[in-house]
Amino acid sequence: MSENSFRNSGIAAVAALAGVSTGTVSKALNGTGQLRESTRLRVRAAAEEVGWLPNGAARSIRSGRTYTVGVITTDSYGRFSIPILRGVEDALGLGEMLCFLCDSRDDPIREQHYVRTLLARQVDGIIAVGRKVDPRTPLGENLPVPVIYAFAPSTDPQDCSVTADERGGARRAVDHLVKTGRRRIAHITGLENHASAALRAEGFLAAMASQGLEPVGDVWYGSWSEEWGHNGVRALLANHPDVDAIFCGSDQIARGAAYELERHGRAIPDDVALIGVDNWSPFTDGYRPHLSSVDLNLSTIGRRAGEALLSALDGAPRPGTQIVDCDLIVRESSGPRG
Amino acid sequence: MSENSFRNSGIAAVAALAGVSTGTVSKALNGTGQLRESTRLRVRAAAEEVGWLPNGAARSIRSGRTYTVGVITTDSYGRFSIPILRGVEDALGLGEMLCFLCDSRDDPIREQHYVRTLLARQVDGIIAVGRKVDPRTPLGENLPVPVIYAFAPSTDPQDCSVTADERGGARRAVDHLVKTGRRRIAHITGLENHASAALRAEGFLAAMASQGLEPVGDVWYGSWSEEWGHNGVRALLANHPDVDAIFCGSDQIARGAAYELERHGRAIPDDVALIGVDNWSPFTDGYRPHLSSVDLNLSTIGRRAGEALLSALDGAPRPGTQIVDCDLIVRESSGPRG
DNA sequence: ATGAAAGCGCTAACAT
DNA sequence: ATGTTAGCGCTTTCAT
Repeated sequence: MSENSFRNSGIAAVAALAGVSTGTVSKALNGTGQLRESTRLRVRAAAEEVGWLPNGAARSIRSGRTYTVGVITTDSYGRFSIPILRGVEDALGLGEMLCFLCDSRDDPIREQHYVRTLLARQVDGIIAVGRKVDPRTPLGENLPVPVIYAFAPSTDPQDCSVTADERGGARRAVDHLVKTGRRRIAHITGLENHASAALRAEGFLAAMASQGLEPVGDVWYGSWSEEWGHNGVRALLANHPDVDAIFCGSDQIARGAAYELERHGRAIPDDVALIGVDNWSPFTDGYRPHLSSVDLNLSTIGRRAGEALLSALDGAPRPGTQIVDCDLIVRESSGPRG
Repeated sequence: MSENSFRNSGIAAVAALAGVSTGTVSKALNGTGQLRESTRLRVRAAAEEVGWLPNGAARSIRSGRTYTVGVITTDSYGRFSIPILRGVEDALGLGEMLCFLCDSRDDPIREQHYVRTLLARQVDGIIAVGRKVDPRTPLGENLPVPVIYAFAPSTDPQDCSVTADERGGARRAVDHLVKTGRRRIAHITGLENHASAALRAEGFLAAMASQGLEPVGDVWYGSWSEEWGHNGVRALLANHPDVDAIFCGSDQIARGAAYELERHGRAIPDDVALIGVDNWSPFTDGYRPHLSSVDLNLSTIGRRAGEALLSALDGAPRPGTQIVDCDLIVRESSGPRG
């Protein structure tokens, strides 16, 4: 099978076999210049036969472009960067461009190291992927290639960032709960010093106010764990037994909350409705009831970041922070009750 | 800050500024040849000043090496490939080599496309990462660069594969349960047609036999979900109320099992001990009791794969399938009782 | 100790 | 329609 035996010979070998010059081979293989169709075919056949593959390095050295983007993540390739990466890859067009993946492990030294390494590899651009929405310091100043910040925006408003609409997600959750007849709504969420928690709480409080409703208790800050879902619900029920809906800061919290509500004999969604955030299926669909959840649309964030990069490479940078809408995925836990 | 203004000028600019030839610059910058120390320093200073960075493409074109490896994953960068990638990156030495990450999405067409693309980019080698231990067909024949299969081994025993010791993991779990005094042990696991489930069941049965114990019920196959943990335990207790330990095929199953045992008034670990697989913290540490779990050591698998690749590049390929040991992480759910 | 020049694989401008 | 050649940025002989 010549199909799979890549000998990687170089354009000269092809030229020799086809009985033409290297220039002709180049034209034939790239569809440039004017060649007799027969020549083109003969050259193509020869290339196939010697198992020729283009040499990316040689091409890059001339064009100055590598069709490669560097992705630096602070997330140890975690739960957030994965869907984002998928989106980036989609935008970059199925293998036309490739991604160098670098895990900075949240270490500024490693990060700088990767920036230099990537620039030395002549990447066409860099995408910095965060694991939270807290703004981050820029990768550097006057970098010779465009940089896009995904999820965690840059602190410099002139940079191009793409991030999630945390406030809007909270609003959607509240509006849905209210529309389905809930009025006594609480918000149990994660660490107070995370921008995600703060923004969601802000959105929650604003949405409640605009609905003319009082939140049930203050915002219940805790941690991002299933365990806090249990403890939060325990505290909540002790003080506000009349609660009829809880907007949770994550699906893990919501899952814990669901189990704890069950222990207290509260039916979901009839007695208490539940909505989480992340739309992370191991937790939303892990058990009954399946959990309603705010999807941050991370893949879309990645795709937009990829598109922004392509646009910048095209000479049309898009400075400023772009905000991607959230979606509310409604499942059993916030169902019916009109 | 010249530190951060990368102008990327090329060796000629450095030469001009330092008042030497390009050859000398090359030697100075690479520490080769014989140069007066003063010259070396002068050149280095000049390079710094013009913000010079090496041009990887130009280097590759000469050396034939790119210090780049292609990683093709079938996992949509999922839960398994992430820790593996981390290990690969560790082995490849903190940014000396970089990884192209390609998501084949389990589509053979996409996979072949990526193979060609990677070869065209002159990668030094390829690592194929799977999301399960089921053997997979090789990437291709006679590829011009070494290929290592991680997690999912190649069906060709001549290829170099690194995979997990699923059987051994099950054995460790059983041995630990027996050593701490449990005798009535059941195995609730995932899909019967997954190699992981089959191998773990095999290991479980073998370990039980060698301990002179009868498994409680047949192996309880189901799905890889928390929900199956609930249903499996329900079925198990209905038929075998005397069970005193359960080895679960995943942490999600174990978490579901834990909740269901609680509903039935069985204390963990006193009445029933529990061990999962994956050591996936959102589930093992999400709530009480923290779950004991078999860690497949995916990072180690990645690291070994990276090392095997380096070894192959060094002219010392390691054909055959290498099996990486599992570790049992003991937590509350399989604690005490002598 | 340093410089000059060839050449890596390829493309494009310029001959023919 | 095809061939010839210069040159991309760098390393490496080979001269000096």
